[in-house]
Amino acid sequence: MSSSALPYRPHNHQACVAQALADARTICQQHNARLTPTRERVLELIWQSHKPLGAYDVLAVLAEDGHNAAPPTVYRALDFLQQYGLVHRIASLNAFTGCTHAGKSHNGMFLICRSCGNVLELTAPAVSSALHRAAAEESFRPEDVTIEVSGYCPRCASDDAHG
Amino acid sequence: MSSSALPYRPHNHQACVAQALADARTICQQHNARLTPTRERVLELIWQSHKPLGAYDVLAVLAEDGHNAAPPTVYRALDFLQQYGLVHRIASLNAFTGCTHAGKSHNGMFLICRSCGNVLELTAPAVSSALHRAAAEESFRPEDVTIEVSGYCPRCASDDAHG
DNA sequence: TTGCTAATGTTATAATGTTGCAAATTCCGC
DNA sequence: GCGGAATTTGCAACATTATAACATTAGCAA
Repeated sequence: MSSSALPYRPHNHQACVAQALADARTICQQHNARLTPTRERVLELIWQSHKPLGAYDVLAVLAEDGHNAAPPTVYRALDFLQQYGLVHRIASLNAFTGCTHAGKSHNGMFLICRSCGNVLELTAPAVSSALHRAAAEESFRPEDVTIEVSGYCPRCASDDAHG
Repeated sequence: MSSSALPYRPHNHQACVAQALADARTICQQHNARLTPTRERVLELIWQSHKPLGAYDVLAVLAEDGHNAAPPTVYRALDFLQQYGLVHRIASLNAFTGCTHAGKSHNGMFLICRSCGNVLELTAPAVSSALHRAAAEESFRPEDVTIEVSGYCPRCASDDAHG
């Protein structure tokens, strides 16, 4: 399930989206959850690119669709999609991005390019285990982990020679 | 510089705050930065406890002080304090907490208790290095790292037997 | 003093997220 | 198909968090 193409590498993004939607249908079926038209449309919008989208950005596109939606519509759809691991919220951006590991249990970590805005989600077992060891040393019981790294992706780093 | 007492352990919090303020004065002097009364007061408020405070919480206390402040006053003070590493913003809470490693270069990681709200900042070199290795594998250049772990601190975990 | 810069005050507004309740839709056993 | 329960959506209002723009004041040095 799901593509692993890097967002900043050329890839067939149509296929990327199609795969994400197909995965979503499968996952929802497995959980007896209803991927209603609104929810599916929101997921599709989130997947339009690998740049995280704010809730109000989604809302604006729904409005263009002719869908006269209010904020709760979008937030509810996003809550649903998060619940089934289909999208992630990026706390440092107040925005949402499609999960590229949907269906697999994973401890995501996000590389966010300051220049192009693309986000790469990756699973880093070494980071995760080091983190859990550190928490254990403090007798802390982790329930939810947020790891967001802001910086420059390879393409932007070479283009602009930041830093 | 600065105390390392765990927030959920009993400790002399008066001393904790006093130390933080003293450290702040030193650091600002070293950088020729002005720790004005407003900035110092905001720092003191942030340090009232180890529970992160929202900007509007700070604002409310300033109002009680008789200081008729508006949001920009608080946000500007917080920006200043962040700039000199005296406070951290917790993205997942939209709130601010005193830095317990002020002055030292550090890659903070935050353990946030869902039950009592206390936050423990710790420096975890193993996490940091694993994270940088993972980023390097993607040829990503990190500039800023956010690690926030939500869960239960030892005291609350034993009190309430969550999970 | 004069003039410069940093800091603060003030007003308004933008951006993000939530509550509560009513209406519609869907599911499911009969 | 039918009826009742549960889920989903519509909708209006509101709450919270953050910033923009511009005027004013304080600190400081020539």
